[in-house]
Amino acid sequence: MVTTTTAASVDLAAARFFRVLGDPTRVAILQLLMQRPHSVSELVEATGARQSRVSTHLACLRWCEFVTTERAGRKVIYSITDPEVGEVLRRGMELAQARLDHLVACERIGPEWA
Amino acid sequence: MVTTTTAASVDLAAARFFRVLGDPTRVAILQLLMQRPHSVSELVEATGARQSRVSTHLACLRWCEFVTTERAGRKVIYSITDPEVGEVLRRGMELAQARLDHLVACERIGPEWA
DNA sequence: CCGGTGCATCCGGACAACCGGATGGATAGG
DNA sequence: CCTATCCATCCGGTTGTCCGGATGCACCGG
Repeated sequence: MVTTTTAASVDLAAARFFRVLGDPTRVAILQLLMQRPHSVSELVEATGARQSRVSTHLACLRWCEFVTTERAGRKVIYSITDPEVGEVLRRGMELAQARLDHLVACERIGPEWA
Repeated sequence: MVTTTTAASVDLAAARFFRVLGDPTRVAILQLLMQRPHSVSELVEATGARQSRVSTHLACLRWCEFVTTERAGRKVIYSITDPEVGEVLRRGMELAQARLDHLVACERIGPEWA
């Protein structure tokens, strides 16, 4: 069957999908955008991250089409593209909160867990 | 408010949560376990990954309590701990599939996108 | 008791992702 | 125009994560 190649591709795509959500700064950004559209400077202000960092993360989210942009004068306004993605994020955050202690304690994904 | 500290922690926990899901091998493993419990050797067989790799990934999933183990003779049987996690995985895979081309093309999360 | 199977962990080594700081382009205001 | 603001991207360096191969322990069958 033709789906043989696809099976691995789907795993790969899924992994990339979740990896995009696997950064605290991007989580914070997406959370803010779920409330309402924000300009870059607002996101910098709200997250406390450097401007270059925020822009890079936004480029990542833009590329993956998690967010869309719109120019407004000197500012660029970012919005969530698909509410579905936000929904998965929300569900994940709930589950993460339940396991908060474990996950935060899990410093590394490689060796060196207790 | 007291939630100030927590806000960042939640982002961190969520990021770790999703990062665990952000590896193709772990996605494949979890998918198999969502169907039914598997022994390590079965997972090695099914995924095509090396045994040491599979065991390491399982250690990660075990630590984060995504899976639980049960000894059966010389074998160790792994099962999904919480169906909720599997549900998030499933939803994510659907969304990833829709964006498959984009996500697979996105070789890197850092710079160097087209 | 001994050999064999099944699994977990250790050991470098390689690369991807993250970061801060600096540079450069676009836009509006004086 | 000229300047200041806002944003995107580049650069060098650091760390985290993944990997294959090898070692060691637990358990079962003979």
